[in-house]
Amino acid sequence: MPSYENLLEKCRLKGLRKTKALEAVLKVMLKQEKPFSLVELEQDPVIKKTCDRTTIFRIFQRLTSIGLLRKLSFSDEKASRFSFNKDESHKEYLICQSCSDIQELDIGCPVNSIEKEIAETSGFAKMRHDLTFYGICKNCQED
Amino acid sequence: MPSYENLLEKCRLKGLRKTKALEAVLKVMLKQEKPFSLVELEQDPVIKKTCDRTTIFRIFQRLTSIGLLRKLSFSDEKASRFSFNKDESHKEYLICQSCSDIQELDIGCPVNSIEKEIAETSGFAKMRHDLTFYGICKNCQED
DNA sequence: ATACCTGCAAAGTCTTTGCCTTAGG
DNA sequence: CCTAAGGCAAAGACTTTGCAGGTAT
Repeated sequence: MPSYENLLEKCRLKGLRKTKALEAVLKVMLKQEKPFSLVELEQDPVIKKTCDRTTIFRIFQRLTSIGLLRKLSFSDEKASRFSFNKDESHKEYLICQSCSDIQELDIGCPVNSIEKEIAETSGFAKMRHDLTFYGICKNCQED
Repeated sequence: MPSYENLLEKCRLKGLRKTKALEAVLKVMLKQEKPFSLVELEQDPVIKKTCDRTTIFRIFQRLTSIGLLRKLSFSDEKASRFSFNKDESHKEYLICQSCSDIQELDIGCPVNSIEKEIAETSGFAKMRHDLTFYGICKNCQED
């Protein structure tokens, strides 16, 4: 996990100004254990009194465009989620379709070699992929 | 690709009534080469004069709940797409991020064995997964 | 006849923009 | 000072629901 100072430094290098809102958003993002939605951040008390929804939205835009965040969308969730773009490689997630809990998987991505093949066959460039697993977690199976 | 009669028969077996709207939606869905959105179907002239958006929406709901359609969501597209749920296994897609063209991939899914491992490790049941590839297609690379 | 289906209108959710004000460098 | 950033209000896109009237079985 990156440090607050590290994140702020990266923002500064990309020309972002150091504002109350940016500081608050960075701090609260760091507390999140899972990919977070705009509304989730907005509900945090620190954010609540520091900035409004539009500001968070635009900070997400900026952080995504400078490569600090990655935008994610999961099946059957309307709202987008964001997560830190720690290394350039993508992440896999495992989601419970009953309680909506999300965990990041720590598997070496098994799809990279297939991706290379598809790129060659199709002529596509700048390939990337999303791989997400869904199921019912242990807790929810008991109900 | 299923036949119109076959689809209609499946609907009847599940208790759906044979209505003008259902017939039109089935026919127009069969013409689609890619996963389709509600708005795409709505724009088809046959649909346009037969039923309105709400009706299409509810037919999609019914067809999805009886397992005839599958709901898909792709990163950076707001609207959901649907495709025929031909066999029970999922499909992989390759999407151009420039022109938004979608093609279905005909690869044996490479993730099934990993899925089994994840199920065992996590205790998750009813596992499934989505795998989608993104890139820039040949045509769009020339621009 | 009765349950299902349709159409219209309207509300809900999430996202995005315009515009004026504020404040960072 | 100059320009990026913030706040508020409102619009946009997509989805979803309520209800009254129509239709398949």
